[in-house]
Amino acid sequence: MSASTKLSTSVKALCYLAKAYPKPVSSSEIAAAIGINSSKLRMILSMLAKNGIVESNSGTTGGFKLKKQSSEIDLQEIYCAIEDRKAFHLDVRKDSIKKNSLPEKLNFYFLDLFAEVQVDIEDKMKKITLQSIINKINNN
Amino acid sequence: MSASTKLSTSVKALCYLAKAYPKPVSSSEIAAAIGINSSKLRMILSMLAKNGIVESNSGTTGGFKLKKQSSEIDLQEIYCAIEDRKAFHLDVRKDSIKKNSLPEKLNFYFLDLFAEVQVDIEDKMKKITLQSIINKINNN
DNA sequence: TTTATTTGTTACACTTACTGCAACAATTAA
DNA sequence: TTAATTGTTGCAGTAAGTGTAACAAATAAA
Repeated sequence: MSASTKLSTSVKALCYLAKAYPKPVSSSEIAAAIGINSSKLRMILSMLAKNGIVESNSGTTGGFKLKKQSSEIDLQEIYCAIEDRKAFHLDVRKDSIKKNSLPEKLNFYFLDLFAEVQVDIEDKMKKITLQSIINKINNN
Repeated sequence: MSASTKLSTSVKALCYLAKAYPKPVSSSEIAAAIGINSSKLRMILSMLAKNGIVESNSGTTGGFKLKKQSSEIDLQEIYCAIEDRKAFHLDVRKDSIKKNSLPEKLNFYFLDLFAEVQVDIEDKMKKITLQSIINKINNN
């Protein structure tokens, strides 16, 4: 599952939880609603739980619910919760090049450039809250 | 080979060609210099040739050379030449969702958002010329 | 205590994609 | 005719992704 797919899946689940709040919802109910396997969804939700975005409880009356207000949850923190690698990670070839060679210098150049792009994207995502997405969707 | 690796490989090769200009250079010479298999490099260079960035010639005195001034070549056109998919393509899950459902609306939302991000990145890359990279590298 | 439900995690078979390299026809100049 | 080079295809080996099942641990209800 690609990072971008995981991100959109997460937002789908979180929107569902926002609507159901404060009632807890099971992974299988959400999974059926958004069209994904419940095991896979639980993997994502457990990461969101570890990062304090949702709350999870086992047992008969258990399930998931939002732990923060939807206006306090932004895309960047969702992304960081579900992905170890830096946002929209880009890589360069590291091996088979000599020290201080032009190829090596270019590797550093691109690492810097990609890091910059990454920061731009993260800044953009920080400005987008779950609530703003819900509002936008409802007005269409 | 990831898109970002292809991009940095391309720039390494183009820098090498800029330095050698106007002498044509064989793929195996470039490949040895930047640490990549010559077959693979030829695949990349042939795409750059199809897009008018380099010139290629078969035969004994053949090889590759730049077809445009390095100040006239920008990262975005290099990227487009080597990659069919849109720059830094991001995808969303399309199947198993109902028409006009919230998940479907969110898919459209993310397609738009990712397209926006893509435009931002492309704009940034358009401003970076091969010559500006060479200048930067030489001053380090 | 027992039962039912749910999370969190692991495992696994299956498929797909990637990788590095070799090979070779086509082209071209010597 | 020969040698060098591009452009492209193929291929074996490896890695990564996918979808699903399974099950222990936790928890509440019966």
